[in-house]
Amino acid sequence: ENIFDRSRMAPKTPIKNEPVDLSKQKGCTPERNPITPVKLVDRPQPDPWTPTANLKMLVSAASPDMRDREKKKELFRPIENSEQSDTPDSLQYDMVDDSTVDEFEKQRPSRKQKSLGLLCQKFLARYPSYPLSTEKTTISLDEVASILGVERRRIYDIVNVLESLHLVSRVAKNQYCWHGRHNLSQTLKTLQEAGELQYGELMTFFQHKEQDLEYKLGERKKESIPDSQDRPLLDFSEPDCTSASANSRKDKSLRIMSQKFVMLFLVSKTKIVTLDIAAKILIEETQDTVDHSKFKTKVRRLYDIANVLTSLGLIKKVHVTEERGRKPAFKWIGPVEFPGKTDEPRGHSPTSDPLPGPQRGVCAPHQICAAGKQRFTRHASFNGAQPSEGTRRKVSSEPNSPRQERQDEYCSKMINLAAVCRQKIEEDTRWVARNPSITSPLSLLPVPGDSDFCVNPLPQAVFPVVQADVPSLSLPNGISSQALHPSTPAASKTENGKPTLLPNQPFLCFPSSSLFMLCGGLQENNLRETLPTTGDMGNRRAEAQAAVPPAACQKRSSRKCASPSAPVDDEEPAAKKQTMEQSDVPLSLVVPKKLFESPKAESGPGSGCTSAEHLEAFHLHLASPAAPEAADKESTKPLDSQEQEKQSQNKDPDEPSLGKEHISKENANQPFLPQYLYVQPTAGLSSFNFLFSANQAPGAISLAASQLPSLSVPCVVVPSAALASFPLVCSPTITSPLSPVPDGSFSTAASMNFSMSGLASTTPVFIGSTAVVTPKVSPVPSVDPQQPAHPALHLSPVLARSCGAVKLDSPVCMGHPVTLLKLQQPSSTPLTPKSIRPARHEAFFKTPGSLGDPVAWKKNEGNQTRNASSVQRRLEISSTSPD
DNA sequence: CGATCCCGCCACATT
DNA sequence: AATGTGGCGGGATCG
Repeated sequence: ENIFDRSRMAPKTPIKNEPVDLSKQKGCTPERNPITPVKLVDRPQPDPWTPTANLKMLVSAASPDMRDREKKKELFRPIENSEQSDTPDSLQYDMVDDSTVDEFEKQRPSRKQKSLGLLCQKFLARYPSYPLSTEKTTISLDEVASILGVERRRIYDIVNVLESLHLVSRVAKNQYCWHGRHNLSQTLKTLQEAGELQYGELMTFFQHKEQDLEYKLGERKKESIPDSQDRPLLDFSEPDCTSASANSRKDKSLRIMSQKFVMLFLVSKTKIVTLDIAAKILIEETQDTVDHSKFKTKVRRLYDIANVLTSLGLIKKVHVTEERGRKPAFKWIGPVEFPGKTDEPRGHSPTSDPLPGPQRGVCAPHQICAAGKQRFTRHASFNGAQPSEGTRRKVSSEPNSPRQERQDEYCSKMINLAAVCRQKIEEDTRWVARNPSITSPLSLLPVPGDSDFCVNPLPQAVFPVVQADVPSLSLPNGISSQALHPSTPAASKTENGKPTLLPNQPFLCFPSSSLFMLCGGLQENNLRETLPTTGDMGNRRAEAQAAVPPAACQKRSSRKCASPSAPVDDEEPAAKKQTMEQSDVPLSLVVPKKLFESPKAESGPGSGCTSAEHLEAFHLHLASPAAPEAADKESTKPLDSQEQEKQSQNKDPDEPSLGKEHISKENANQPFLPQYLYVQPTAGLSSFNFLFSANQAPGAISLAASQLPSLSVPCVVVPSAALASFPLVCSPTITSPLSPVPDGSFSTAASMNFSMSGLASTTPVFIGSTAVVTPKVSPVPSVDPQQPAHPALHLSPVLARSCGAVKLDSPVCMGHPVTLLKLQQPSSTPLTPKSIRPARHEAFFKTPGSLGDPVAWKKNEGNQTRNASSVQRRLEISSTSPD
């Protein structure tokens, strides 16, 4: 037998493949020669020489029988040709059998033969699916690697995925313990539960989106959410525990990605997950920016994971045909129902707990727990890399970070979803755009990162014009430019309905408006802060959030509350119209009406601004981890009329536990609009332009919003989604500052979401504090036409009023230099320079004259006292710490 | 030409 | 410092 292998192998790939075969050979060679005849017989059976035969060979090799032999022989390893005698023989055989031609084939190992999937099969073949409990099988990476004839690196790829499903666990350096599939169902169940919490809404959203969209979404969310809320929380909490340990560091991707990937399947109704969607959803970080590369990398990893999962028989490759064509996807073919209880079993079963309770000492040693000291992180992160955040509700340990993380994750997810939605929209738009007559919706454009592929084409055409105008925008990187361009064109178009309107700027510009308020769904943010008190709440929140705006998309109705100069007005209408029109479709799909409505009702006061369309907008959960809390709070306030009073006045932070719950619910129902504040230099702030993403500093934002009105500064409210979509945000002002920023998010300008999220997740990004300010454009700051600013429900009525006058459809503010401030996350707070903040805040807030804001202010203060972090965040908003 | 994904450099972690 | 891990993405191969 060995000989066969050898012969095949040798010829094929002298390179590396041999090792395995060779190893056998070595040991056997001498012996084998005699045996040869026998082997000959065998050979024929396997289909000896054809290329496929090779594969078969490999597989067979992997088979149990082979394993044994191999095990014995393993030591030999792959020394090729070690014995010439053998080689010659083998060669001879080969020659004889196949003739030289065959040799070639054989030689060329063909990539498939080396595929990870095949390797994984071989790997799995070595171990029983359901090993006796008594026997513990330990796996030596080195040994396996040599046996299988691959570098260790590859084994890691396999083991990491297997570990994510608890089929194996790491025991020690270079040592893994084989658990088999005994606990697989439990693990899957756990993942499913966790997945519903994390992705349920999203998936639902997606699926529906494509189909029914709105309607279903609404229902779905409702249904799923409620259920999930209670339990999931628990699950999450568990993860947290793990996470805590996991936090340690890198546990990164593969393991987590694998789990998340599986979760997507388990949560998906269709059990089919598209590669690109999975990649987007899994890009936790949000980045966007140029993410094209990031996306590609993510996809590569998914292939790695998919190969292993395929080998496990859990998924299979399929193709999904969509409008644009066929997309690679995978279908879950594993178990769907998990009768067993995760909870109970977990304790016993070592492997079972994907989300091992923090303390489950119970876990079998070999399992995660066993790993214990070694690598908690890995195990811990059942949920995800960041699971830590979730640290159980009750577990206070590291409350902040964990929460944040969670939120971040959540946010990122949302963002991703939003991005995905946008892409679709973009796609739709694109073709529309193709027709010159038709203007593409601004929102769509950008997402360079997301769309990767699609977007590019359009932008160029448009760009030329825009760019010239935009000139100043130096988006940090090509990214910005790219992203912007596409968007800009669209924006310009949208605004005017015709590009011409804003020849210079792609985006709507507000003439001299000093401030723009962009409101997006901030929900998540708020939650977080409050969360600290209750982990549960956090979970719920997360759920709620997730449910809410799976994909934040653009919000059409952007409200401008600004004093925007006349130009604005002109533009606005057109922009609005277009945006509305264009955006509408996509938006409508995504957004559940409920969300919007409720907020409105509450916000009702917000007069014009609030009134309209904001509803439609998706709520991006961009909020950075820190932000989320704040946002939530804010959102809640606006959202819940009931609690609003308390919250609004007191601010959520103060009442985390209770408020949180409410909030979470509220949020779920009411998407927060990410809010962005854009302050023009004129505003009196010394040439500062601020763009605040709601996500980032929800609290701050909220405040700002409320305050703004008081300020009487013209504000533009842009739906978060819109913003996200717009590269504009990065607008010139931003760009400069951004450029420095490492975060890809910015670069991603194309997809605002990402950028936003990225910012949020990371430390607050401060984009050109002073921002360009002098924007030539200043006269006409552009705003994305499309997005209608969400009426910021949050905004005080006054604001609304003030703003009401101005609606910015376009979220993007190209013209002005704007500084973006990223709200730091609570944890991240350190980043922001506090010193600065105060002043700025004061400026912002002070200016305003008034309004009920005072309450908010107070709240803020209170928050500050409570949580420095929260406070900071808020402060940050105003001042943000530059990074 | 896009979809896959092997391969192995290299950074970071652990010993 | 050596060795273990594993992120990452260039670029080759497949379809």
